[in-house]
Amino acid sequence: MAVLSRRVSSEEWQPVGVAALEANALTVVRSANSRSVIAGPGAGKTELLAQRAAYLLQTGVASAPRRILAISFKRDAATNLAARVHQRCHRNHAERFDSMTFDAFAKGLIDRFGQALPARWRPRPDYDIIFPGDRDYRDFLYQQVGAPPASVGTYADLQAISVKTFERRFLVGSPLPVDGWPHPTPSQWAANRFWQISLHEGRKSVLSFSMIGRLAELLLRVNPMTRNALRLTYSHLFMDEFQDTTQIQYDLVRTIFLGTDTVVTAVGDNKQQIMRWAMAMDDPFTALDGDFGATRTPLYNNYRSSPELVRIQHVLAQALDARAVAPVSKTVGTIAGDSCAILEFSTPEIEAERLAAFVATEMKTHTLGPRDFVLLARQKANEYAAVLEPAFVGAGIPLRNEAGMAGSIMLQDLLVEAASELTVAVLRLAMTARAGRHWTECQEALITLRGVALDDEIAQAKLARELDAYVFKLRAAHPSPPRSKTASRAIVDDILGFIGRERVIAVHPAYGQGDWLEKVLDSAAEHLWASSVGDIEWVSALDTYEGIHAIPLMTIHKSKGLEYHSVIFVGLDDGAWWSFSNDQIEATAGFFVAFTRAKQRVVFTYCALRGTRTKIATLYQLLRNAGVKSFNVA
DNA sequence: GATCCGGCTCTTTTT
DNA sequence: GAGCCGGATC
Repeated sequence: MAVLSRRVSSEEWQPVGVAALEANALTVVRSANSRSVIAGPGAGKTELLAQRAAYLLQTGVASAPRRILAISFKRDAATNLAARVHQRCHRNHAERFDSMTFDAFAKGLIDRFGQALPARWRPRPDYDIIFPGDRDYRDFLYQQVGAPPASVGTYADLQAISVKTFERRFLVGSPLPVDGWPHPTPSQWAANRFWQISLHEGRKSVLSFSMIGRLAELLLRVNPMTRNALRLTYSHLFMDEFQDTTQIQYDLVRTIFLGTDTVVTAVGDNKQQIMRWAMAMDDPFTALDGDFGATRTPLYNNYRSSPELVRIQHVLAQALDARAVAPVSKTVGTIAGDSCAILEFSTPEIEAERLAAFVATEMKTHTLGPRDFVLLARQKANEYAAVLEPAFVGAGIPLRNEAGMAGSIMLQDLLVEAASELTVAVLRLAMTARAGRHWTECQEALITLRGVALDDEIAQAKLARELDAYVFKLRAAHPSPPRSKTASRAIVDDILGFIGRERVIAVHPAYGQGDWLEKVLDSAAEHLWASSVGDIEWVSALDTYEGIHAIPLMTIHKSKGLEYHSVIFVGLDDGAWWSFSNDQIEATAGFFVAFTRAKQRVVFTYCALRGTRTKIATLYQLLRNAGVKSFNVA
């Protein structure tokens, strides 16, 4: 891949590392104006942002010292986008690309400038982060809040506040008033009490990320100097998964960048909006178009799914948006029979057995691995796992419940934790015969962690010798995987000790917060031990740890942004979709997300023992309209 | 201690 | 809308 360090002219510039982009995508990549890009699944939204970054950096449209700020919702999306830009751009260009999550961005502002907040809103420099649930707000409203002054209202007024809406409507519902609420309603009085207790009354301040977002917005509203510095720093702003933007995030962006020359590019898909119940805005795209004068630019290609699946997807899409335009599939179908089917089973046990046999056969006929398939559930993945796992294991396919717990952390989250990745990398290097790839990975990680300069060859050679000596010692000390939790924990601690605990904390600030590092290490040890059961070799234990030979099982929400050759959705019934009638649009969007993870095939299963299917009749009707057939299997 | 009931939880990201 | 938990009641 051509990685240019020199500047190219705008006319000369070509997309990097892809065959072609559709016309609208190229328009957005080269656009001098703000754009809101609405594009369906598989349209290459992240790729579009990566190409636009390459264009802006390589042509000097975003010229030093100005930078590009890319804000994502999830950590993996932020990491993924940064990796793609680094792949396509010379180091000198890529270093002017800042990719981070909304929360990391807001927290960074509070950590650097938070002491400039007015006293009423100023957290202690050293604060704790909390993840409050309904229970915390309930405890606050029913016990902690105290009695309001007579001028505000009565205790009964406070009791009337709904726990469900207290946070979203009153605590963080609107931008914070610099001088507090002059004539508070009972709800505002309670919100103010919560803020003051959180900021000032404990030994440390305790803040949630939604509170940090609101404080960051206030900070920039009252500090023009800081705000201007950000405006000057960033010539371009990218926002990924924009359909999930919350009002808090949008207000922060608006306070910083509204009315400036910063060019905004937002990408997302209204039809995949499945986070509305978690405070996502109703229609952030229309707000962006109005406030920032962004030009709405749709994409029409689908690079993920077969023509047949794209045809069915469009039937679902029209139920979510009557004006949806049919996308064009750019891939080839490889399935001989039906690309989509509904399979009906008499019992969950038979269902599990048949599905396992089906996957085993498909792996052979299409030469696929277990990771080309996914088992999706609407909710309670654990309950489905309990029935499915024995059947799949019986068919020789390990099943991995991504939502299962390793200690106190969900498996899926543990595996992307830096401390877990480092541990595995070192163990792979120590315990694998041909470990070239792992050696490079460890060496590069150590260079970053120890802060060794990239051109300091002497220091690098010394580090390499240290690494070799360490893994030699580690291999000798642990010829086989751990047989107890204690042994497992000792290995994890030993590796962290070699890497340097304080260096890991310095590079990954999250580990300095509370007991998060301890939790990650405990979970890693727990999972390593669980992966070592039976008389197995290190390589198998590490493969199990990473789940590389297992079929994943997860909820729809977890599957967002991922793709698989075949999707098997288990349990298309009223029980799993109990919330269907509360919010049909959101539920149908969830159904759409599940369906659109597939490249070639989608299988839905139904079992009468789990529930009826009258409430979600419209979902079945949509599939029937698209020509999807049901089969009574057993 | 058994039973009944009301209320909560389901789907979740983030250092 | 089912299943679970805690508190109240017998």
